[in-house]
Amino acid sequence: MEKYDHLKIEKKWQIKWDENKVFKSEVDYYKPKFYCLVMLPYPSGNLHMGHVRNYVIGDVFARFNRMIGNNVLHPIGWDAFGLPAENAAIKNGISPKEWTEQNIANMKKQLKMLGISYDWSREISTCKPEYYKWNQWFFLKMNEIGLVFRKKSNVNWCPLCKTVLANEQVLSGKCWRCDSNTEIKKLEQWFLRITNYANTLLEDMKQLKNGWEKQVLSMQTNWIGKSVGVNINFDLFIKNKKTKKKLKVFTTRPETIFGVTFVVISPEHDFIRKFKNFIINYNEIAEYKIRFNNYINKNFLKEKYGIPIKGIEVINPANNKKIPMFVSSYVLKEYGTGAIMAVPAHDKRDSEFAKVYNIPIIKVIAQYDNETINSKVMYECKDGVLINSKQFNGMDSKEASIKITNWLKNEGNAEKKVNFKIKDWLISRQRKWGTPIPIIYCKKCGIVPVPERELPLNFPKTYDEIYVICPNCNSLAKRETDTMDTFVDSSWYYMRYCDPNNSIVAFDIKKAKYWMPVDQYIGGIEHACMHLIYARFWYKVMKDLGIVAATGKEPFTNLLTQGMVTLNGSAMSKSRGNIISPNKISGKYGVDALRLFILFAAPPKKQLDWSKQSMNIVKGCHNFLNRLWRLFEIINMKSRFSASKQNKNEILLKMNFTIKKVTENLKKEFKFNTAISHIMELVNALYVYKWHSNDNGVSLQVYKNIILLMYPFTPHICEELWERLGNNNNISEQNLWPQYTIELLDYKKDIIEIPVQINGKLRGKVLVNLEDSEDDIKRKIKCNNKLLSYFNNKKILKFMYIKSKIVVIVSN
RNA sequence: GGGUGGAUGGCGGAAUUGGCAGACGCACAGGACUUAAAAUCCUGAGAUUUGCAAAAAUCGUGAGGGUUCAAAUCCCUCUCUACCCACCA
Repeated sequence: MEKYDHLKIEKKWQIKWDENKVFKSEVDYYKPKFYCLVMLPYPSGNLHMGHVRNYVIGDVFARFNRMIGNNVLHPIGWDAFGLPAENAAIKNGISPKEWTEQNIANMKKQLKMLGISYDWSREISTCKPEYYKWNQWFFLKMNEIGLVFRKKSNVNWCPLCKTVLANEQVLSGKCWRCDSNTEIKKLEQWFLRITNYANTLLEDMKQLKNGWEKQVLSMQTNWIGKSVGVNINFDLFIKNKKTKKKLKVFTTRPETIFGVTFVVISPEHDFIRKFKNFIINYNEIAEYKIRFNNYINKNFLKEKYGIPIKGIEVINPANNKKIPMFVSSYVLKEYGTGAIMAVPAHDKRDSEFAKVYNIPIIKVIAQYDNETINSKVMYECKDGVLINSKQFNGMDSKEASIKITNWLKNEGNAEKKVNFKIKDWLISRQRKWGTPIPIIYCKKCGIVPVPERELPLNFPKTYDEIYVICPNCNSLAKRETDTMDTFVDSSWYYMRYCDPNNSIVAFDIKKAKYWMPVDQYIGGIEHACMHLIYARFWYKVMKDLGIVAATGKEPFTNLLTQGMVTLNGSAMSKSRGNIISPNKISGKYGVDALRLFILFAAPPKKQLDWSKQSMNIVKGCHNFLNRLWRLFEIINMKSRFSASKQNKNEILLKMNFTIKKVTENLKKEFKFNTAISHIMELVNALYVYKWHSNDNGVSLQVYKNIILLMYPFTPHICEELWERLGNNNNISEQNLWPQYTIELLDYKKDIIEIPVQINGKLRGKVLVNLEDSEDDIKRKIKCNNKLLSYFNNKKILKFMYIKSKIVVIVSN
């Protein structure tokens, strides 16, 4: 037999799949559907190992599901708008469009070389007018239902990318794309009202409990940040007089009200402007505010430093005591009411502040375990029993929370309030290579949306094209020059895949109903609080617009977040120059070996570090495929020995067990690494069996199943061997997933070796017949001098035989 | 400060969910084949101690305690570590 020529085989099958459009999918109501989606790539130029991991995992799902008879949709496309194209355009003197198209062509070639089973007829590219037209259409629709608004506010600005960013796109104070420190700017920008959906986004996560990882769910829960509390009014005390004017604060711990010894407002709070005339040190506060607005480094924010407001005090509604007011940057304007009641005894931040200004600290909650008040427990806000709280003394803090809220409410000083941390989605970007925002600014009519019939609205090519005619009054007006966040593109692309060439609507409702929701989504965890929140939001909006007919509230039923591929522990990136090229590896050892490596080297969720050893593992994977290849010839050879019936049953048992395990690993556990090792074991066992057997029928049966089981992982070599076995159907086009026979799984050897545990320690083994009783086994053990020596002359307190598993003896 | 994970040989990682820890693979060592190398095939191996050997004993899943005949797995305390969020009241 010829040698395993991976280059030839891989090319042969890739051409065959491509020419015969094997993976093209159509709506078919007679077949169960399976929508397998991978996060669409940004066309940066070259595939890296992270892409390979993502897409190979996706391919395993797709191929496996075809084999078990599902109608699989496995599409791919390009997240083609974005800043790198603009930078490359300046650098290389070509247009962003050209640069992007070149990259797409190159990466498409690379994806085909990986043998991923995409339906290429559904390929989309978000920078094409046919696609981004619908971004604009969605914008107009959202505008109609009040989800679009323009607001001047403090926004995050990336000085390197020269654009604003959404809250989600600032990671620890740095730009998600270029890692530079972001700044705060006050600008008027376009927002989408994602906060309208905050509660729905949170509630609907209950439906994702089984299909999404806990980690992602908890990250989103945190990000949405629901907190239930109370708004409490504090009366203002101005010029030695109690007034009817009030300051509203938000708290989640109303039971600590008796411990409030001061209040703090944000430097940006409207209060300052409103009560300017009563604030004696207004100038000092205004100065502080300017410093706050101009701050560059965030350390200023971390300081527990503020300014006392002179001339105004507030009255604690619980005890009518007069307490001071402060301005400090540690109170955020955007959250709650922009003002807090400070309880220094039970809040670390408040206590730090109180120490600076010598404000009294009153403890109002005593912990249950009657500990003394020391510095450690001092500032914690644990549950306990109330003290120093008048009529509420002795009450449990949970109960007190309700009672105090009601008490304050009856006095007209409180109302229940729920707050969220999530902020509205800022979608304006000061970039050219993006979807133009379809808005016109007219001097007469104000802000006017571009009429739907004029979509797509293309980029202005010259400066003059910024000037347009107002659709309302026909006078000269200006276009919006900002573009949309590219996350808009990826918020609904999974719908477009269902009907990618539709020029009349964004997608056909019926087609989308057939395919949606996505059955398996695969991508990186870095999108947990970006794309995966935006996409869920968009889906809910589409439902509200009445264009989603699929059942269920969520777009992605199951989510697998694959771990990063790193080099020496850090992420591979162009700038670090530490990129391992998949092409080089596949050229030397084959695409199938590369695929096998990436699936076998680590479980999919775990980080996969490329080390010096990794190339050896690729080589090992190649060797294994070689071993599989040679087995083709060996199973037809004659052995000098003949196998016993038992040997035959054992190999069949092993085969059935392997089928069962691999099916489970693929279907619900996502354990590709152990699936592969089970198949390796079966291959090893088949080699051994062949040494002792002439029963080619059994060998062939096992071998065929091995090839079918391997197919989702290494499709090229499996198709080739399948063909060489004389089959005239391709695995790719059939429902050939092997079934196991339950009767064979029940097969047990007549005589098995059972471990014997004496007084908690493993002391030896005993040969046991399947039908042996406890007494039989006891007799056998007593005949074994070694085992007997451990409990001879002692009283047996317990003798236990757990069938086919273990014998337990306890003696005194 | 909050959240979610993780810690098993030289390495990547297994463990039927409480029942022989270290499957499978890499690296390593020995052997067969070969003029030689590669490839291939076979064999070995957690650590320590005893023994010429066959073998045996002890220890062993981050640390310490507990439950149990039996714990990598369950409970308590702690340490380290990764990721995400973070002055969110």
